[in-house]
Amino acid sequence: MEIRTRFAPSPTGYMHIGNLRTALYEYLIAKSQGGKFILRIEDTDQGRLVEGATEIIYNTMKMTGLHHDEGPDIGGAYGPYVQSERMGMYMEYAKELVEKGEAYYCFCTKERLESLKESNGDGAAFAKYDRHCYHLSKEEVQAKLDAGEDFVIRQKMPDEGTTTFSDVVYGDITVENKELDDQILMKADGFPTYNFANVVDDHLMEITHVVRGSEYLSSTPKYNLLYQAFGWDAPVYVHLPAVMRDAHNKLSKRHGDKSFEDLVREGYLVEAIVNYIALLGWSPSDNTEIFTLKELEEKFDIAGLSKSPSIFDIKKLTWMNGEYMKAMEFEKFYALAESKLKEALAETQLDLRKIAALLKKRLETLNDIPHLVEFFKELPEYGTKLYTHKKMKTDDAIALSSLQAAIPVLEEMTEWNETAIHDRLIALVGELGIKNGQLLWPVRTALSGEPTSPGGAIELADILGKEESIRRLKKGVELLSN
RNA sequence: GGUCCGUUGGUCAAGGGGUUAAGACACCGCCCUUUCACGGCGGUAACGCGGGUUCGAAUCCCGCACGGAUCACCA
Repeated sequence: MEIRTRFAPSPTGYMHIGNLRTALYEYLIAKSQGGKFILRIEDTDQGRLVEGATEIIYNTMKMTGLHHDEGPDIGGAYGPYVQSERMGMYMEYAKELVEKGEAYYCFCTKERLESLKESNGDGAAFAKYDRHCYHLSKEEVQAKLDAGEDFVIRQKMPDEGTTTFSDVVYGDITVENKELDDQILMKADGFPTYNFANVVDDHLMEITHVVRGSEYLSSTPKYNLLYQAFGWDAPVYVHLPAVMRDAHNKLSKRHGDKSFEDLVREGYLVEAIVNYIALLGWSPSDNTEIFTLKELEEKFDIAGLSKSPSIFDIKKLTWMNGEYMKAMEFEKFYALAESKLKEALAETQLDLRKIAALLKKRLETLNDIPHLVEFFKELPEYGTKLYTHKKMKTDDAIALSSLQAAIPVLEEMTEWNETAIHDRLIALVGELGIKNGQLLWPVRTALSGEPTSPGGAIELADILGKEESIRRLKKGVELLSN
């Protein structure tokens, strides 16, 4: 049997990291076994409708490479794939259940339901419906229907016994049927409840593996009973532990946690994000950590899914992002970095490719670029204490003499490139009888004005050019002479 | 409160009766070095608690504790 999984997001206007991970696993479960991955948009929550939100979903699927085989934008044999366009079809399924005696009409008012909860006592929010309307005769029901009374349709749960379902990650779970409430299938407005629509849609779309967050674990017995009531085969359930912000809270956009778009905007690579979240709740049988989507499709095994929640650790994502940039082809990296470099170094004639090459193996995120290259454009104000470096065995006096010796030597140079600068400066070290660091640290410091820089004295001098380098060295002498 | 689920270093995690309890991130140290990095080497650091079963338990069983989820005419 062909595996079919679906990703069923609500168009909220952004892609939640937890949802993206669910989509990834759904995609991988299908693709690792040659199955189909379906996109279904659940847009029935009119109150939360956001302009352009479905575009964000399509766009995310494209960017991440989680290509769906069927969906609203590309069609398929099981449409429509937008839930709001399916609204007409649920009532007949609900009525079918009423016919079978698996569901019943309920005319209870909200007030009555409220008072039921109060009288239920125990101080808890829990109140099982008392089946008041279940006992109505056919005639009574028909009379109320004819009179145009508002109604809902409720599922009739078994009175006794237990329901057991098997979850791929959590194993067999059994609950007492008497714990189950007669849940509403069709609301008074004629629309289905989420749970009901889900079961019907998943069945009609022939979804074989229902993959979703573990918060659905407790409602799964009801789902299972619904499938049974219809006489349909229940899908394989794969419940996923939550992705947390800390030990107590799930990741949440409302609490300031970053969405997928936020991370991209902050300079994280799409591939790194996908790679990282694959590892939040899943691990491969070998020890590898870095893999492409294609490799994941091959490696992915449902058995590697874990039961306990995992905390999203941006530090590890950041590390992984750096790994991706180091491993990337230079031209691809340059294409990503170019606009930020141009913006940061506008009005300079600097060789951006040389700077990019230095940056490539030192960057953590693309957004670090402007800050790291600022000094190329303009030498920052700095204090002479930068010249004192214990490990380099330098202090103000050594720095001053080193810079004073370096300036005339560099001024004489006719050829200006890394090799030439390197050879000349190293020769100068020999002439002065000092250590490499005693010359190169002061030069590097004078060129950058920063305690750290993406490259050493020679690389910086080469990039800045002869004239500007000498100007900066003189500036250093001036500072040190005061 | 009822029900369900979970619990290995700070974080992600492997391990499912016998292990010096992997590996990665982070942190610290050393080496390399022309800065910062990269790279190399090393270090600190974990089986929630209590019972049982067993020659032997992180692993199996039972309690407990703690954490989470759920209990809508929301999705």
